Amino acid sequence: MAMTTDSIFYQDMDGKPIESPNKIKIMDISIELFSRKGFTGVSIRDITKEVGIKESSLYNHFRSKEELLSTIFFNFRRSISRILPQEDHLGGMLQSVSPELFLKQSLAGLMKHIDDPVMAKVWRMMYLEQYRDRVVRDIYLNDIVGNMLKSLEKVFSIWIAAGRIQPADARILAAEYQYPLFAMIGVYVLLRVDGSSTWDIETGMREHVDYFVSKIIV
Amino acid sequence: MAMTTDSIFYQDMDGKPIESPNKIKIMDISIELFSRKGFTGVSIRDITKEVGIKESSLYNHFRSKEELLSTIFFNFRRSISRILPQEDHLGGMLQSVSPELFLKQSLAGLMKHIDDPVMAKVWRMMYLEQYRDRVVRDIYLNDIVGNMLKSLEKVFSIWIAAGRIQPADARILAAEYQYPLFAMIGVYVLLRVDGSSTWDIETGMREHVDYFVSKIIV
DNA sequence: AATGCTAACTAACGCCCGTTACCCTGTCAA
DNA sequence: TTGACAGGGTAACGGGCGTTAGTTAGCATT
Repeated sequence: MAMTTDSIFYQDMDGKPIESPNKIKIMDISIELFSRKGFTGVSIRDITKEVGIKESSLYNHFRSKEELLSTIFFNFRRSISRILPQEDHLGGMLQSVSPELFLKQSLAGLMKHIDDPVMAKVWRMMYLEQYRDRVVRDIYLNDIVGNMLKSLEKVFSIWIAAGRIQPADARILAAEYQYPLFAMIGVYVLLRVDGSSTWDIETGMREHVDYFVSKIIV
Repeated sequence: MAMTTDSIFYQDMDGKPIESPNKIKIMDISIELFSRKGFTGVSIRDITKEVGIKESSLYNHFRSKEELLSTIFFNFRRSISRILPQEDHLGGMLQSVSPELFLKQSLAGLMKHIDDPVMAKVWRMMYLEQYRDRVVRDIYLNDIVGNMLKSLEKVFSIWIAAGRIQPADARILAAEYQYPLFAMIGVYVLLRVDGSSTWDIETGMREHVDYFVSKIIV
């Protein structure tokens, strides 16, 4: 099996950067395997065989299989929080670019996150473990769906107040804009499991932004 | 654990109706357990203990754990195919009701399927096993996403030709209408895992239909 | 030179896994 | 009355599971 060496800046759950090469390798390979077979479908032996160490050695790095999973999602959470527009910068950014450009740049930022070879797999894990694991469910519902909708609602209400788009309920606009993208991201991530072409769904995302913008501009 | 006795008309994969009470019980309980812990997270012993038979007796009904899973999705597929509007009835139905009413009725039909206590769990299983199982992936991408988009595209193009809605690309309209619903259904199904309130997301679905209709009527 | 720490190792624990071979009992058609 | 058969049961197979105890080699600090 191919090995991922494109490793991200992983951190331990206490905030310390993870530097030990084998510990990084454990993370990379766990993400790869969990994303394809699910947490319960992968054994410690599967992981350590791939890493090239004995199973007992894994326990020098992680207290349990659960802690390994938590560490992966801890890093995902950190990483996701960076792609949301920060409230305090919002005012300036919104004045300098058009709504259309802003939305297209946001989409590009999101796609960049999903296209990262490691993060793509963690997105897959998130969709996969949601139903089994309450923490993962919360990450999706709060950190992703909830936060994105809230921050977009803010954006739309600013535009409405400034008369840059048609008056409407900002909360509904945020939902209309974002929910299709969530569904399309799901399909996109799914297609990539088999390495199928994602051209159609990527086009769909761009068409959605265009359609949406055409309906809200003054 | 609560037992589901509200069982559907199950069929074997060769089309024969499943009538043996314990075989129905195995299906119901498997669906319950698989939907909460995933296929690999549930053992034959978990299932048979709940049914009240020995594990060897399960093999009087199913050749393997895999066949049990396949039978569940075989029945899901059958059930899903019934909620899509049939092409041949389409013409008559579209003339007699307004676009708004038609869309609201379609949504109600879909929600009824998801609200069925058994089918709700299989929807959850589908989202859960998608990444592990190619067949499930195909059910979602083709039977659900693909078919619904195709049939909606047909509907919109008929309306456009009849001048009942504003001219537009029917394919894009279908996507704009349906994708948000897919995402919202995902959230809806997820919320039901914990028994959380689904009021917000159900409202969101209705608001989406209203918003969408308001943007397409002539 | 001695110390402590990191991270590898061997070996094993007790338990759970899917599945099978075989047996027993009740029902119902011939 | 007999015989097939559906659907229960017992017992066990070989193997995989997560995890732990104890050991050891290499390295940096004192």
